[in-house]
Amino acid sequence: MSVQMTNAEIANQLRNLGALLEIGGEPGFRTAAYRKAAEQIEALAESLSEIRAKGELENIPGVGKAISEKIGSLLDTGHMKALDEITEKIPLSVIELLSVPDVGPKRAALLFESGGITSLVALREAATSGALANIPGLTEKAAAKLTATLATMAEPDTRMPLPMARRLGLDLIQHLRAAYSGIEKIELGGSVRRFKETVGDLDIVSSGKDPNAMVAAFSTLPLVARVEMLGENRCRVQMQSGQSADLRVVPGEQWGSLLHHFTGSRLHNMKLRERSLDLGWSMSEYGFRKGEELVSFSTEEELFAFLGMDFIPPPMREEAGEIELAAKHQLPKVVGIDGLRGDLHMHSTWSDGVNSTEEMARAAIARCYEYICLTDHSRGLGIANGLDAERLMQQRVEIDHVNTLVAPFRVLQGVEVEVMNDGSLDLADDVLAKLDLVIASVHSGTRRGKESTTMRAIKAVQHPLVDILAHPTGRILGSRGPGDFDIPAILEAAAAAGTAVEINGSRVDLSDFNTKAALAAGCTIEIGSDAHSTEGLNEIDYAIGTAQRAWVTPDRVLNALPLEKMLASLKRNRPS
DNA sequence: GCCGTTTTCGGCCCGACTGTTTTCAGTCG
Repeated sequence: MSVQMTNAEIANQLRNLGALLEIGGEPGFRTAAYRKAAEQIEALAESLSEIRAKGELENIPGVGKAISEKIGSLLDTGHMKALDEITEKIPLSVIELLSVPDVGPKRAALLFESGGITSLVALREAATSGALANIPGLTEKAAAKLTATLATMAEPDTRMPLPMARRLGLDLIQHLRAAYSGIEKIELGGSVRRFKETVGDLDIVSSGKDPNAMVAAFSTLPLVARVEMLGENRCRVQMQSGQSADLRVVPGEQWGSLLHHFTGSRLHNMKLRERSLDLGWSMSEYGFRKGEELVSFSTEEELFAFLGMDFIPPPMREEAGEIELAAKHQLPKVVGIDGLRGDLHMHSTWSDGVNSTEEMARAAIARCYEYICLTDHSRGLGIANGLDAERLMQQRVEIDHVNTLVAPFRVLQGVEVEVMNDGSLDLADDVLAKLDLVIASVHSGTRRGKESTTMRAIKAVQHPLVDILAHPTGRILGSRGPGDFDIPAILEAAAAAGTAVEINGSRVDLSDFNTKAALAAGCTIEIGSDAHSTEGLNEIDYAIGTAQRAWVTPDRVLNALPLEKMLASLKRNRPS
């Protein structure tokens, strides 16, 4: 028996089947069903083989009898008959043509059937040799445009990591503000606003009195390399950096409708529009239409209220059951930034941070926190000017002093202690016992085999003086892949020991997927910025976004508790 | 191919841009 296919691989096969059928001329509704099912499968937190073992494949939205049988066949044999059959007529590589802008199923079919083009490489060759112009059904102008598109096309399927996309988008907004003064509201929409880990292109939503003027200013920004599309109130450009960005502008009274529309997800929007139709209204980015009547809203809150639903936070808009629950007013109230009482993971000038204890405290007060915990590095992490027992005592004196200045706000003393190669900690127990809270981190040697790396993390979470396991996977989204950790085993050990696991804002370490797994395992969640400066406290946004994607409620979050209750809940303070 | 507190059959989201199609198909977000 071959190695069992992953959810992503199965989703990919279903997507391929849908695409090939569509190129082959199959009606859209049938082929869209495969794509829908694929998108749902990609978002699952459980493997298809486990779901199948429970006989629950058809409970997945978009999966019915036919697709569940195909999934079964893929799990058992690695193949499905329908795909094998269609690829005899249309090679799999023809799907590559769909990655070219302005090439959809119809044009891909034309290129393949009339031009004999079977791949992206073949298409590029045909463009270079001039063979495109000879394809019957493709006009001279269309061939020329296609050739130009191929020359400037970014690599297919290059999605940006979220932090990079968000920085790029905010930068673009800043440039637009400098170039055009008539902006009323402006925000990043799309998958950035939903805090999806990777982002395809940037969506900017805006309101202003003169959409035309704003679009014109946008299309001529120096950051823009090429205008892909230009309309009355919209514009799509390719930036110098290679990524694409869309701008949409509406009058302020339609802001809520547009923001919702451009936040997505696509499937969420489709489902919500179906629900709207049931209520007799056709829903679009401009509002709700019934005959001549158009009802618009300036906020998303009003939009959801009009449909008789709870407000759905953007990260939850993935068509994963949130619409049905919101309609029944049973949507879980997920943790938000206003639900956090404090931030428990940050660094100061005592180790590798750039701001002092008092500066961090004042910045946290400005954010309406009630407490913070300084968790500077222990000495074992050589690069970071880590603390030993002696310097921790000095730091305690300073923290006590700062607390007299900022009361009733409280600065706690913690440490981010290094987990050594044998799983022991970098500081002695009597030192750790004097602190308010201890975070353990496996920083180095995380690629030396799953067994030893996992053993170190498990020993750490089982240590009676470790309260939180920081960044459990070792990943830094966009720059470093995860270490060799057996995450399910670590989560189980953390839950059993009563040690919280962290969603780390700076690293975006724990994915929405792993956060769901942590909840299912019974773990307490800590949401931390891992700030190394006062500005770094903002990185908490990424952790909150991830928590909301995983539907984390405040009752599962350590630092959603007021100070005394938070401290009392730490396992070091619990009667054993 | 999926789906149903109006449907187990007959629907399936909406609007805009592009091109050469004088009324719409294809593509996209």
